[in-house]
Amino acid sequence: MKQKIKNLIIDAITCAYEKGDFSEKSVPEIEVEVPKITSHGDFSTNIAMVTASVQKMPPRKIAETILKYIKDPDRILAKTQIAGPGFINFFINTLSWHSVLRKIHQEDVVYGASNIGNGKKIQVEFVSSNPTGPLHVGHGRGAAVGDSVANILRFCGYDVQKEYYINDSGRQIDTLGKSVYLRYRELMEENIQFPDECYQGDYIRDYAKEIIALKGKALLDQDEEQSIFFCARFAAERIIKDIRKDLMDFGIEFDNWFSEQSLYDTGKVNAVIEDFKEKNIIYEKDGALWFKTTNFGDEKDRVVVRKNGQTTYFASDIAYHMDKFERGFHRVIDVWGADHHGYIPRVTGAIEASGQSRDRFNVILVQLVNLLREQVPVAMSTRAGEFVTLNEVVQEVGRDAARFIFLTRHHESPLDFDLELAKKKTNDNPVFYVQYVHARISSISRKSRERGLYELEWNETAVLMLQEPEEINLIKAMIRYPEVVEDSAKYMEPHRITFYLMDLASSFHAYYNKHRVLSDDPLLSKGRLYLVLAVQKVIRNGLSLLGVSAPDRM
RNA sequence: GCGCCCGUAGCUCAGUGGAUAGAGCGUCAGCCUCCGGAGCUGGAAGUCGCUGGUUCGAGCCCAGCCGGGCGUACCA
Repeated sequence: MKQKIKNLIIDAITCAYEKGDFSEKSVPEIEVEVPKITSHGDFSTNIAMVTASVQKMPPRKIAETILKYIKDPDRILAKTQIAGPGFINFFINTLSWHSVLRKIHQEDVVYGASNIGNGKKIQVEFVSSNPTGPLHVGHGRGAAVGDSVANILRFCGYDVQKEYYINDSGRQIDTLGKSVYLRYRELMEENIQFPDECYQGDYIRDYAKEIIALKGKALLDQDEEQSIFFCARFAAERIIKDIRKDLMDFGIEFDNWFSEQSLYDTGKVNAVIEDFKEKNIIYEKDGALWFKTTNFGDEKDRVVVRKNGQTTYFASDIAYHMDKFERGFHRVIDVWGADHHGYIPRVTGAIEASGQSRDRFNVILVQLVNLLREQVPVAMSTRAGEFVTLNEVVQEVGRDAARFIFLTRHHESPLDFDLELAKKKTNDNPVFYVQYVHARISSISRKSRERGLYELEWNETAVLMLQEPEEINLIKAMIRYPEVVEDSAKYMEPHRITFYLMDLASSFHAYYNKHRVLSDDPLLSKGRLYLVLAVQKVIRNGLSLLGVSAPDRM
């Protein structure tokens, strides 16, 4: 619809130029928007004001000229007007609105989809939590955001891969092994001083117990280093298995699990370092190897190989991101916790250094989650090993509520997550508010079958009965949906869909409360049923992009 | 110190250059003979942190300041 308006304007300007009424032919990007105030029309454009300086004419005069030349072959316009400093307002024929209902029913599960991605390969990497402990609520938010962004991009025509990067190498894995090993010895009734730098959580003891069940005392009889290595591998594998299960319970499945260790095994980390040395962007200082990230906008250079010969996490990260591009991804998106934001310039630098354009790489930063219960913060301290896991939250409030609430804020804005609120079944809880629309329409649908009114065929006379303001309002809301999806893909902001759904739900509840769908008038009933079933489809489509179910009964 | 993010109604937040700044919660006043009341309608509530600038037009862009969070490792 918006595009149709744009075309009318472009044609009018071209025509005015040809007739000599405009001195300038070029047309800037035309912006057509839906005014906030209904009396300003269904659509409006600021084109007259924007081109005033170019055309050397007053805005209102330009607006008049455009209107003079506007043609409307499909008769979609009911009225036009010039308002304020030079806005052109368009009022659309109600008839033109109704055709979208047919479109929604025809397109069904793909209504709102587009092909702006044009089949380009794009990767979304998210969660990528270290395999040193279970996922906590913060990871849950990153998971919800990453998964939803990936879904949205896929819906917009990208060829999307969801990837999890496993940091199964380096110091933290050693620490994990040491932690489990020490708990193991402790359980063997040795007096152990458990160090602060080791992982404190109870789950470490659980793994130690499992090892005892499996191996008995065997680990005490062998070389300590060997035992720690065994504990590390055992625990890491168990943790990854648990993480995978927690994510499954959260409704998230990855296309690929990528091992950091594999980058060392295939020699890719060393290869990158050698390559950068040749390019003269890695140098030696104080016994360490430094990558000149300052060449690429970072505030200081970064170490890739430490004095003791060990590579840093950054070194494998360079190799990892190069590998992503080698795998043919046109764009690469990382979802990180906001506390890692200082890391962006160096990774961007690495990407540029390896010959890729920096705008093919995007980072979505996800802010922290404050877990509350009845408005009171739930105490959490990772250091003491006290944290609420994602799984506990999902068990308590359910997958749908958790996922939806994670997406009720802009991802860069901190989020208060109230466990009690998430369980409430009132309109305080946005999840139920939206899902309730779907269930309610399912109920109407069932009722309509009982009464023999159910029909999904396009029936123009029935649909044209829809003239109530609340009905037009619903139709207009649904017309907006494809654009909302496109914008949330463009800006990688799933919360736009969440807000849209809450808005659509509100319009529906208002309509439902005021007008009966199924009445004594069969034709009107059919028209209204056709309308609400369209609403149901849009709600269901939107929820599925968020990874939330659309129940028929609640 | 420097860098990034945030500052919008009592609270939690939408709003990435348009006209009279919105929603939920809370508050006040109402709505069930009826398709699911897990719902709806209406009112009150604002110096968009402050000060300048850019332009036809700024909550949005730019500069400076104030307040909060995070980062600033040869940790991840």
